Amino acid sequence: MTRVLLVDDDLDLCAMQAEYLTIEGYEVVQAHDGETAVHHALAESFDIMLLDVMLPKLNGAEVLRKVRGNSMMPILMLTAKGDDIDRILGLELGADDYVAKPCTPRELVARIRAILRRSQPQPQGLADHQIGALRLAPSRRLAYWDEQVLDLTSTEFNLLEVLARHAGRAVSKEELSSQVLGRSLTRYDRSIDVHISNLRQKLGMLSDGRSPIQTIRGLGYQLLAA
Amino acid sequence: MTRVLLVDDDLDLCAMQAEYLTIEGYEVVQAHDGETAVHHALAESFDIMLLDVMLPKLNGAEVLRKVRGNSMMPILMLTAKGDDIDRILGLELGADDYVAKPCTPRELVARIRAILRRSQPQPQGLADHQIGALRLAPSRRLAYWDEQVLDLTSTEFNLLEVLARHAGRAVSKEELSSQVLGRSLTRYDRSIDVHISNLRQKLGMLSDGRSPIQTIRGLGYQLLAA
DNA sequence: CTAACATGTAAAAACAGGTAAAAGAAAGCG
DNA sequence: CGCTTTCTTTTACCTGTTTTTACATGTTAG
Repeated sequence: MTRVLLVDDDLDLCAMQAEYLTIEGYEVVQAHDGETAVHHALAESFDIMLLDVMLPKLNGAEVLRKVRGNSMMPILMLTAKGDDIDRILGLELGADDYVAKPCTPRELVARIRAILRRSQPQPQGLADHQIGALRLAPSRRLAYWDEQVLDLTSTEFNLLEVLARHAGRAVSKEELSSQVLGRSLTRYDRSIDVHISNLRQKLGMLSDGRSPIQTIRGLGYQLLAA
Repeated sequence: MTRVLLVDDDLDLCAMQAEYLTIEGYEVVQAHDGETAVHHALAESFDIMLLDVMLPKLNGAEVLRKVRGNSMMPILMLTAKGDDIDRILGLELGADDYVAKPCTPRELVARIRAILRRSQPQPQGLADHQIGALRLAPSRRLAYWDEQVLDLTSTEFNLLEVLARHAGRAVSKEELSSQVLGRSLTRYDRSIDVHISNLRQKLGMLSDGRSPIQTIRGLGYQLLAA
């Protein structure tokens, strides 16, 4: 589970974002002032820190400097506006990225992912797949369409994952059945077809109006590559 | 020669699969318990490891962890059934794929090939073709004529794709049938002819009034090169 | 020239796939 | 436990695709 240290003195906003991040599958610890933040950052292990620039006791830049001195943890700065000065200062001191507040939780999550992807190359089976508007995070078993979390059943997720691993090429129903359902395909088994049908309804359409899952008649299905 | 480390405590099954893999041209080394597996994996160099989850001495997950710590070798897990828990655990620890047992040797080979293909450069099957006014994008399963998307059935697309791969040369009906329909041509089988007929109607004509698909009498068909 | 064969294509028949809905299985809950 | 809810599989019907059939036309060998 990815651990996030969220540092912001705006309690309401902080709680809201923490909640969103939790839903997204992150484990969130909050700190509302600079000293607490530094203390947490050095005492425990986090995968990333989200750091507001304006803070009581120690400001963002100071927190950044202290933490950077002892840890390689990625740090994402939150600045009040598109403030260039803060930004340059932050990057100068070793922040990994910065986001202008206010930002949507979705945007925040996207940025977090980008940083984590950069900083820790993942083993293949776990790596996120991005196929057009579709993103799969097998490690958290979450699927997104246009950054919106999809509400998929377990089987649907597995099915999509197998298709994603072979994106751009056809996968036979035989293989889908054995991979996804753990049994080989029998004569009148329509299960895969039905799951595909349900998946298609949950996924959106491509800009050209086709479904991202194409039928390869007599063979199986194919997820269209980006 | 591709070297495979096959790890399974079922001696009979293991021997059988080893034999099949050998016939397929792989060099197989067997291990029947976790410790031996780890020892082999770290001492020698293999292209891929097939790893059963249930093992004496060290279980699959432990082997996986130890090996992953020191090697980037692809690992294919064999799980008892389509068990999500094993699966997630496996992928979490860095397995590249998993197969539900029991599986046919053929399936196993297919999976091995898929993994090895993934870790190697892109196959050419995904590349776009451009032949005169005709453009094919296999990864998106779209065909264009003069930048207009063609409305082709799945079989028509496949047929066109095979012709495109051999553009400028004749392709026998025999080969078309086996590539496109997945069966060998029988005495009175006119399927390919009919599909060609339909394709010709959907494609336009060349500037000289000929169809881009030419008949090579007594042999098959040919897509005219640009 | 004619018989045997190969191809083009319209139309009929057979089949695979889409999907709503019923039935069955598994998981959550008092 | 039994009840409810959710997920998966089966069933059934419908649609569109593929294959077969049938016949017209063209080609080749003798």
